[in-house]
Amino acid sequence: MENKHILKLLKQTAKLMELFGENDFKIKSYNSAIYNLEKADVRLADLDQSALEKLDGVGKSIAASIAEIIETGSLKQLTDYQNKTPEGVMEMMKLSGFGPKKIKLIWEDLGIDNLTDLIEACKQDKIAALKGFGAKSQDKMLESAKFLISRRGFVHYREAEKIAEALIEHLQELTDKNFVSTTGAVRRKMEVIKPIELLVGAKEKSKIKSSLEKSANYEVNEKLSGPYKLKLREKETKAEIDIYFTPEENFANELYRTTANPQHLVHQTDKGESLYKLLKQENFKSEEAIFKAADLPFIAPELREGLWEFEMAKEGNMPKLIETDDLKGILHNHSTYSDGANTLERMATYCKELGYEYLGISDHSKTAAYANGLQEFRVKQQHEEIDELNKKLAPFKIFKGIESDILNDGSLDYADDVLASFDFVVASIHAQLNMDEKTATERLIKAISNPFTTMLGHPTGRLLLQREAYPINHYAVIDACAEYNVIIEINAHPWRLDLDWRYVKYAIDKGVMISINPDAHETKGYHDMYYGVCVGRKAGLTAKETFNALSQKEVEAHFNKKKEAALQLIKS
DNA sequence: GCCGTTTTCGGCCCGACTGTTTTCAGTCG
Repeated sequence: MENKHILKLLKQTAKLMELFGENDFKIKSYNSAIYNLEKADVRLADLDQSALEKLDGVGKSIAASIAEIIETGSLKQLTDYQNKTPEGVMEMMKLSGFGPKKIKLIWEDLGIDNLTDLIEACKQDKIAALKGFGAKSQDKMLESAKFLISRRGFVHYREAEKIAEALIEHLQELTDKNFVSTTGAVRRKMEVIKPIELLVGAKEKSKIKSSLEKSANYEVNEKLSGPYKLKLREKETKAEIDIYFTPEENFANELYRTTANPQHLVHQTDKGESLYKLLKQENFKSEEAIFKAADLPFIAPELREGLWEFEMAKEGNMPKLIETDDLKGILHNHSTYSDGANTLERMATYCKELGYEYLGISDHSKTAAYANGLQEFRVKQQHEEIDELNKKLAPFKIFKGIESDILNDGSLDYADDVLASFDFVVASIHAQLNMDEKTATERLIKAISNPFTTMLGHPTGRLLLQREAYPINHYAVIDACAEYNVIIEINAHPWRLDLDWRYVKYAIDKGVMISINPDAHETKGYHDMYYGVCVGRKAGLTAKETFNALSQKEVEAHFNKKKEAALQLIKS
């Protein structure tokens, strides 16, 4: 069992303890144990009770809880809390800007236990009247509640892909393997998904239906299901799933039709008819045959949005889309120096084991106190360790980086001589996220214009399905990156995927390099780069435009050139 | 609940921000 799962249950427990008004210090000790365990470079499942008790912040009671989770996969204390909490209240706990204490008050004083009633209460000014609330809180709560309702049933791509893969495996046991596929948004690798769509040959329809009805993992929605469609819900994540059935001779046509964004299908072929109409004329054997009939090159599923794929096809140079194998190094990563879970050495050796040529370590900078950001003397210590490791691991190389906080006024949080000691600087915003578009854009552009800024980190700060992006003028920000020779990252964490792929295309057109960065806080995080590759492909990204597809030598040359220019500039 | 000691009891991770207060609690990264 992974640490992540254990910590997830402990976090839920701590949150619910707060909702039920447990002793504040008891809650604090849970949170401090979680805080320490997130940074602990150990595999909890390998430890017994007495070894667990020796960990920082873990005593007898929490050690016993961890042991229980390892043994049974669950925690009775947590289950008891969950049984006492209405589903609607659990949903209310996700309101951004409101923690368990505020939710507790609303639940207890007003008896509100779901988002719909909460919205009604906001409209009737009942929330603003509560102690500790006011008009502003009420407005924020209303907005946040509406946001949550609009995201119901959505899951992140990572979850959608996992659920789809498991379901496909199940279906392939019941019917002809060749007639089972993902389709729709999940096949187009969208960043968030609702519903997860699958296309299946109709031959074993009834067998599939009864098998799914018996399954413990899914609920079949009888009302919304019909002869050509099964509507399900995955129980654990509440993800919505649509399974379409189609006669096998029509499979390729249906796969093509249901995969594409409707905008794609209205495209007129050279014969002056839409792709949609073409599909009605003939049952094709494969998608390749459909493209051939339309006199088009093969267009990868993730590009079928009706945005720019036909323009690419017309120019006769369909891009060879980026693949994970094209990436030669991993930039923007954290270690135990700040808030990462693994040591610098482990991060480096694992990166090397995976076959990469280089690693860029960019721990948090000093302003990020919550993340144990690096004071100047610790920067120096880290650089000494990197020099040692580089001797040991050569020809593999660790680049000295930093994720420098962009302060409110757009400046970075180290003096020039410290900034100059890094090979590269990722500039990111972590605090004061509630800016208007003008302020946020100016703040970013000021940071981009800093001669030491190598790369812009997660440009909008969004957390998909959880926190809206702060508004920015993407075009102005990207133009600034082009002007100041700054790389933009696609932060590949499945909750971020920021820069959004819709703007990656603009960045490419402007000649801005894109770096696919995992923002890894543990070795396992490296594998998230796959999700960055998925969204990069949607924008038509190729290896040529991807910074970390460059070799170690090329990356080094870029870093050096940028730094020399910066030093020249501050001298003059 | 955990920790550390001047060892069985008292204090508890950091700093900023927000919106509510009228000095501070709650939330967040």
